[in-house]
Amino acid sequence: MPTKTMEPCCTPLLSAALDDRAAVELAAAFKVLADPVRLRLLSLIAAAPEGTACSCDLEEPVGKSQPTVSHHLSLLADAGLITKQKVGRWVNCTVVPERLTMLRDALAV
Amino acid sequence: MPTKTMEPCCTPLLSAALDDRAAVELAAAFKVLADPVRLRLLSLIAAAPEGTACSCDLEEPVGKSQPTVSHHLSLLADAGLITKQKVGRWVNCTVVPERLTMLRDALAV
DNA sequence: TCAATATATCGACGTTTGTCGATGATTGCA
DNA sequence: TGCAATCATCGACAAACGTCGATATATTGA
Repeated sequence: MPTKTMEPCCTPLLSAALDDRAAVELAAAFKVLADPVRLRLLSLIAAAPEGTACSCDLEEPVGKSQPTVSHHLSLLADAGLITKQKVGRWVNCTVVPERLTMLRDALAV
Repeated sequence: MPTKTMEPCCTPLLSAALDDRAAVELAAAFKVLADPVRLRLLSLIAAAPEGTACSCDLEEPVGKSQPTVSHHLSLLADAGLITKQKVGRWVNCTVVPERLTMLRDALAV
């Protein structure tokens, strides 16, 4: 059950100087968003009733195999964009809006 | 001098449904931001006097070769994140804040 | 206890990406 | 006119990425 620390990264951004370390961290965050399947997964989870969906219900809408969906969900969870909670045989995925807001603020003009 | 159309892509986003075509376009936009060198280039250009910098002044700060910097600047320009204007021997790069705002809005919660 | 379901992991494959050296094209200056 | 400077393009290479089939792990229910 991989869960990475919510990095401090996105303090200010472009309007200020951006050192090398911060650039690498921020780029890693955007890299997770830089895939159509992951964006659709985020969208599907956010649109699901109560903002929660289980993996098995996501494979068919995105049209990818089960290992592929599992892989993408792990990346989203590692990036702090969703949380995965195992209940019985299922894994419930929920979006973390705070994380999206952090990345949003990083693009401030 | 490559200049691509400013795609309509980022209308709403995650809060609404995200069809396949929109997901591919939005992912392509984030892919441009998913590289530390490009983020530092954006930051350096934005922080330059009058928000404009020429290529030759960017190579040393980011520590990359001239072809590499040229390549990244082309990607940023194709994505509509900067504009490139040739004056004499130099190419002046300027950020397009409207484009950043569009991507920012795409991350709305 | 055994079978079925849901998910994670492994190994492999083709594609994409970032990088550089070499070279070409264009411009300004002596 | 010739040379130096700036930038773009080309070709090549290694690394990273998305994808899948096969398999392992865990949990529920009969």
